[in-house]
Amino acid sequence: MKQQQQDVCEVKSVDTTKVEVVKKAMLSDKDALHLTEIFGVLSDTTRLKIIYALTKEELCVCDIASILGSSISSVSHQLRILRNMRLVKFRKEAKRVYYSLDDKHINRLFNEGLKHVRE
Amino acid sequence: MKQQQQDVCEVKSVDTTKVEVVKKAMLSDKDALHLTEIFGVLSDTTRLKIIYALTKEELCVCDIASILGSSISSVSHQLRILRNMRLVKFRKEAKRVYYSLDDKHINRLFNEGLKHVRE
DNA sequence: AGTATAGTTGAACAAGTGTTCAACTATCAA
DNA sequence: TTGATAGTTGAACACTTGTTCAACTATACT
Repeated sequence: MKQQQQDVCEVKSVDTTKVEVVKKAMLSDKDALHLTEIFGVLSDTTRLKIIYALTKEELCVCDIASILGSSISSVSHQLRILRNMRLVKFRKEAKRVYYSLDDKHINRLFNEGLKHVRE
Repeated sequence: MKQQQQDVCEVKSVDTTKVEVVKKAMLSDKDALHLTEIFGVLSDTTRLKIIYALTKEELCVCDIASILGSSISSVSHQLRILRNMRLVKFRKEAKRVYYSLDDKHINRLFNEGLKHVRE
């Protein structure tokens, strides 16, 4: 006497055909997760500014830190995240490590974001 | 005897001219914050799926919850965030509240993200 | 009035995140 | 070898964030 006319999920839907159509078109969990990851990278000011800086120039860690006014350690931690996501690449030169962008799409994503901000 | 040749910031920069050029071109804190906000909205699977669903159809809260397999409360909380950021609009019809997208750019941002995911 | 449905909201909680600090590796110079 | 510079990394910490739960408003129906 608990389930009368609920369908599949606990939540009762109003327009079941509409729901089914959208449900079928819905993103896969894998794609959704992948998308949130890429947007998540851009949702922190330190990382955003690092990426922005690297669209202008190849830079070493301490130059990036100097530009952002952040600590070397903080920048390095964030660069590791960007490295793991294969958004940046690096090369070692003597004691220095130079980073540059390694992603075709990130620039366009960034610019679409800017368009949004600047209406 | 502590400061020898450091410039402005505590972190010593290597190529000062490069640093200055990039620094001048750097995003304002306001723009950077605005950007992280918009990307931040897209960095959660619940919100991402809500937005994606609303690109297909105008939907009421319980239909969205049904599509996502989330609770009404959770969806409502996230819709408030989207409302506050003026990304969605809503209309009341009897007991129901129908939501739809209210942003020109969000779709393009989303699609740029998808391109990235799908290489 | 009383009941049911649709949705909102605040508090509480667990989980995730960014920075700092200190310890560490690696390269170079004296 | 000793010391300095450039950068990485793990642990600890404070802070943020998403979900759940319960209480609440509002509309509709009987």
